[in-house]
Amino acid sequence: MTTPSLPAQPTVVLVDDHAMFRAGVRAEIADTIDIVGEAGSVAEAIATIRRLKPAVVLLDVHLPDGGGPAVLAAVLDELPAVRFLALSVSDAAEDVISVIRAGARGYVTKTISGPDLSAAIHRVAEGDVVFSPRLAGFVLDAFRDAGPGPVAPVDSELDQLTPREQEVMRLLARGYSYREIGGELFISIKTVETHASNVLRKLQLSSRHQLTRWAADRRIV
Amino acid sequence: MTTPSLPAQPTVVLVDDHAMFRAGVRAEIADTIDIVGEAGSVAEAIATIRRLKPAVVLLDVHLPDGGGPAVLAAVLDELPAVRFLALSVSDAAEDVISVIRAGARGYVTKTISGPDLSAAIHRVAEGDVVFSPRLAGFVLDAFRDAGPGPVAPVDSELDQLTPREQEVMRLLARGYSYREIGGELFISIKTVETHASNVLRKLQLSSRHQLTRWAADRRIV
DNA sequence: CCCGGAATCGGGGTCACGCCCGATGCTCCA
DNA sequence: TGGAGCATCGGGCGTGACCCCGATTCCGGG
Repeated sequence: MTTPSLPAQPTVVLVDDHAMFRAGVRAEIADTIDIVGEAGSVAEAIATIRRLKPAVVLLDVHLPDGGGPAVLAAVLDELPAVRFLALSVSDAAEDVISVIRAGARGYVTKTISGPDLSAAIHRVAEGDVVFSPRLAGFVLDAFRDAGPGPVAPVDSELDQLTPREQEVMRLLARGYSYREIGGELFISIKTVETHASNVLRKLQLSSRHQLTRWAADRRIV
Repeated sequence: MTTPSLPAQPTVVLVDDHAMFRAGVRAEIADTIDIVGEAGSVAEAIATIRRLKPAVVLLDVHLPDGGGPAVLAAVLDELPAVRFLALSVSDAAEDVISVIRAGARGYVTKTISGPDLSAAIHRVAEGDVVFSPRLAGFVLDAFRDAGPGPVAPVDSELDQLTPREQEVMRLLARGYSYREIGGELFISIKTVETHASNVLRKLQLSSRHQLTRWAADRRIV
């Protein structure tokens, strides 16, 4: 489906909110990559990609107004031929997973050298999936956990809780006292106690602090 | 005390762990700034600054092995003529405060434009203090809280705690109960209570959860 | 129509938490 | 020889957290 077949210089749009970083990337890879456009925000990126239809988008994960995933969500279905390579300072598992799930074809950190980045862009343009060695483990783990995956995102644990219990759970995890939660939800302390007790029992936890960690691990807070 | 008096191009050493970002900065400001050296790590930065004695050091706040403050701590007393301008992606108050307390003469975010950065470097070289407008509030607040402040640099907050109190603090922040801490440190619950009470009072906190957040913000846990 | 789940409260209790006193022994230093 | 700082304990007290019991109301379904 890719229009040409020559391994020539792929066209690239560069998305990063720091103009100075874009200048650095341009200086490093311009000799082997054809940078046809740049963008510094989510809206600008979407418009630029639609207009230029590049072979590859170099996409910063952390952007105002939704970050890289927001760009991907807006453009991916519309332009399936465009490949996205995430480029981020972060090597945190959640950043990697979020942008890969959103549809990126690769993820490299900004510590990468110019030649390596050029090579990665060429590979993504040709259909390969590219990851920094350090990140391979994250990706494998994530997809192993997600299983061969039906569509089920499964919050089987969260679904055990009634709506009201989930509400109380979130406030508990943030460290609110029973009194504060009662004030927030316009119910009495005793009701909060009941919900809290149910939450802890259903989640097989025994203290508020364990709940905090539980919620943090699942990014509920 | 500054050696020359000409407002010529100040000599600058550029410290950032991303070579690509350094390349971008260089491309943007090389016409009005004399970049005499670069470094990508704390150790390299210290050596380079000692060797080149630049007028200004452009210093990334987030570096492996201690970050910008570690560089400042090592070089500031030794080379008081060198001015440091912090350059960071972060506009978090704690980052600003930590590096300013460590001795930086200014703080700008990486969203700054090339010409603005050039101007900021010139101003710092001439002895001015430079802050991005958004950060002025943080700095003013911090120095208002800290009072007219003597020379006191350092982690004034952590240093208020005795060694034993710091030990207890870390366990408290992790959610250990007083009984568990006592078991861990081979002391009685009452002693743990004393230390815990001292910790909370010295840090001006009132609950274990606030301490958890306090420690998390400072990456102590 | 009655049964069960959900949500709302209450009384009672145990224990941890945080704070207020006090006391002892130790080391370091003027 | 003091005194200051640190670490170690104790009693007591008020409050919150968490659990056990029970109770009521509402609503939807067999």
